[in-house]
Amino acid sequence: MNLKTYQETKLQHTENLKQTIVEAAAMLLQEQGPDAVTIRRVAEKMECSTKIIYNLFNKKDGLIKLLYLEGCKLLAKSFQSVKRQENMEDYLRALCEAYWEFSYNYPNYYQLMFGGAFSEFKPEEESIYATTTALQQFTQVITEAIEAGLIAEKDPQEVVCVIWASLHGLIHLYLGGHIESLETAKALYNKSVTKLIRTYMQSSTW
Amino acid sequence: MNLKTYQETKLQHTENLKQTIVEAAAMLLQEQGPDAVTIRRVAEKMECSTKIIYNLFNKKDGLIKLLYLEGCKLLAKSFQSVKRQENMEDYLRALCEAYWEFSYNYPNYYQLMFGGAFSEFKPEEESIYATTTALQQFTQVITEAIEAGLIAEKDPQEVVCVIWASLHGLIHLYLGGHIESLETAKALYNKSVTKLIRTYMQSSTW
DNA sequence: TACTCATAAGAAACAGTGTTTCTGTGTTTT
DNA sequence: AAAACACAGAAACACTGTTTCTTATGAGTA
Repeated sequence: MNLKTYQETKLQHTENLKQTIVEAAAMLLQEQGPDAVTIRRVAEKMECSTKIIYNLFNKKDGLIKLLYLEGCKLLAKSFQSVKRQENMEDYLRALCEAYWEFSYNYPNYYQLMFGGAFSEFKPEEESIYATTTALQQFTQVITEAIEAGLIAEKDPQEVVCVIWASLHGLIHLYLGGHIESLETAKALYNKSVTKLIRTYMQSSTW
Repeated sequence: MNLKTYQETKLQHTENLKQTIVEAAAMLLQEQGPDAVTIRRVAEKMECSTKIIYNLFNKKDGLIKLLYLEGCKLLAKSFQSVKRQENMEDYLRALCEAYWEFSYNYPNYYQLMFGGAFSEFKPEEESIYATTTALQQFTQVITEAIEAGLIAEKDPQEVVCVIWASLHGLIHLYLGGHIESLETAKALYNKSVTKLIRTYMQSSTW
């Protein structure tokens, strides 16, 4: 068993502290929305001064970034709870459904990640990478479908992006109050999913 | 010629004043982005106290709403500059192009209207109506295409909404920094437009 | 004409934000 | 033990949206 040096213990300690602070911020985000995520309220929850947070995260967007990464994990989990299916069409549809579910279960995370709730935060390399990783299964099934000749496209990333944007567009218009009701939004979402699958997959069923 | 009463003159005067303030706010929005649109800076530009703005607009979102309506006019203008074409497919594609152009020429208006730049503002009935009006030509061509049997759908509004959301999704992901470059975004946008048209219009060309 | 009186605007204040500075304390190092 | 350093808390700064208080201007009335 390798003993930890002081510096290591300290580093681990600050990592623990960082994690705890992120959790406090995450609670505020989930329970009260993006506007409630202020440095002072997080500090209050942690019963410490704001200085600590600035020492650990530099600026507020440093904290927001960790929340973003946390959101990516949750999104990945949503996708992972989708059972892999033999029929690629059904699988893709299930993944689209999972994406909707994520936005429904974590609307505040969604606003933070893709809704632009924090104008001071722009995803940089690591966040982009985390997003891509979260969308892994999407990319996977599209790639397989292309390889199987089910989708007549060359670049999987391109297909993923177009589909993702379509889904995001509806969710975001809904969250922004541009679509009257949840029911309408969901109906349009389903319709859109069907259309997307029909467009990309020249499957036997159509 | 009907003389105006005192109250009427006064009303007109305050309407003028409101308009001027909105113009000042619009300048700040266009030149420095949503974050620069603060009551104090608008007041500074108008060389008056903040009180006047609160007297005229009640809350900040009252001012934002007028900027939203202003944005709808600009969007409508973008669409109106598209020449009506005989070929509905080409016309629809041109309208999609005009929507992109709007987001390109007025990114700050776009963020205000559809990007959720002001979390305090949610579009209410009048703003929704203005949006629908701005998208008029979209609805028009879709309706005509349905009537002409070119699109096998029943509800034009539904089709418009799905297309709009797809376009919005890409623009918004780009503005939010989730798509690496303008070129990539535009390429995906064009691709998406083609796909949408192919999906909805069972035209002879495909 | 002179005197209320109401309206509206300016200055200042309040409560909140992100962020920094200052200061004291405690710890590490020599 | 003494000197150096790191770090956290309080308070301050520069902003934000919004309200209050006070004052002046101008309309209506005696």
